[in-house]
Amino acid sequence: MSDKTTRDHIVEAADQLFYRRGYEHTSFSDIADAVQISRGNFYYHFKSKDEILDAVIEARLANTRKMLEQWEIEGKQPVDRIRSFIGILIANRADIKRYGCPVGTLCTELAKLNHPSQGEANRLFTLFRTWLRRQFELLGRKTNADALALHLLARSQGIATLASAFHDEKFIKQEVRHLYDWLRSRTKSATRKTG
Amino acid sequence: MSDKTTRDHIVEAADQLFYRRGYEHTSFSDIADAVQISRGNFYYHFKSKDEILDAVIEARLANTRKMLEQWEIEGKQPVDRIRSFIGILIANRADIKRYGCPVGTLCTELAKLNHPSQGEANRLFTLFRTWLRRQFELLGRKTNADALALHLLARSQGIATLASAFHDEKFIKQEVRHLYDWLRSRTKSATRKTG
DNA sequence: TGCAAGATAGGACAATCGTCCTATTCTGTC
DNA sequence: GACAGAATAGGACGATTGTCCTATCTTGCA
Repeated sequence: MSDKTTRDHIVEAADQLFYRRGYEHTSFSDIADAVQISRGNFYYHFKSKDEILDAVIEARLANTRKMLEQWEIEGKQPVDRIRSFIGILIANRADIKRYGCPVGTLCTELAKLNHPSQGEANRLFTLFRTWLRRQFELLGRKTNADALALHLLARSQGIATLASAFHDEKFIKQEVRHLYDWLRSRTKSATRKTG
Repeated sequence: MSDKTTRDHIVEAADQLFYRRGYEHTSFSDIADAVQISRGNFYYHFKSKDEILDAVIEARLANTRKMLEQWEIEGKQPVDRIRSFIGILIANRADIKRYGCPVGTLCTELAKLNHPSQGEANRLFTLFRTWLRRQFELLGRKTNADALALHLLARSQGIATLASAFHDEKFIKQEVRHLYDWLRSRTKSATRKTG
């Protein structure tokens, strides 16, 4: 609300709208209404709608990196950091119930549109995957760290999808408890199977 | 290819296109091209695009019911039937890798569009949920059969979402093995926790 | 053979989309 | 206070959308 540029406001509004309504279903008029600027004025800041999408993805990547780095500082143990990741489901459960996971739903939509920015959006998944893998490696799970990371990502995605379909927050809490149990079981013992 | 009506052809083509491109991103022209009929002629068979969507959902519901009933006949044991459900991921892995889960992606899209047929689409999820719950009940899991059903549904959704994002079939096979392990662990022993 | 109903084709429609253009307003510097 | 460049407003554009209308063709029954 101070040194934020108009461009920042556009990206912020587009981010929210793309999450809640989807990329294709969000029109320039929608964003213009939200930012309170003229519709024709977009093209001073962006060359196309696709370019706004790229800016939104870039912003999400930056915010996610910042969050993950913060966790590296806060959580002394890798286990605590992974627990922070799982905690996203609880912290954002109200939004997830209504709109699903911002990463998963965007990647899914762009895949169906066969959109050129699919790869960019998937970097959001890769960012989490790489970060989780490193945490599992730090836990001594060298051989299957990547499989564990993917497994945790998949579990989270499934929880978000079903919570949204059934509008069920209790289900999120229930599954998160199981995720904590799962994490504990993969942490205590030295060598066990992946999932 | 014989007694199928034009209406059936429309529903079939729309089903495929809604799956591959999404509902909103599929236009009447797209369906018309696929069915090889005039665009204006749709409204003899359907009053609106939404009505085609409802017909598609109804067709999917019918096909799914038929499939589940078939499994009730084939699989002597409830465990075998649940294994058949998990097996969908393997049987359809090529499509899942490219387009995700037909149920999950449709429900997710309709939620973002705030489409009136959200409830209808979610019945697809409910159909699987109820059927799975019954199988777990038959296994003696009376108290947490529904939680087990939801858990399995969520796991499947997550697998489909990530397999699609990473274009990774190997990941599907890997996770399916874990699902079989999980099912076995929930089957042998009498009382354990849910997930 | 004649005729009503079913089925289809093709185009018109208003609305909306992303895009682009030009005139106007704001802002900072000399 | 004048002036250049950044920023904005508002409308025009061609294309595409879902929808609707009417003329034409096909089919089955008397």
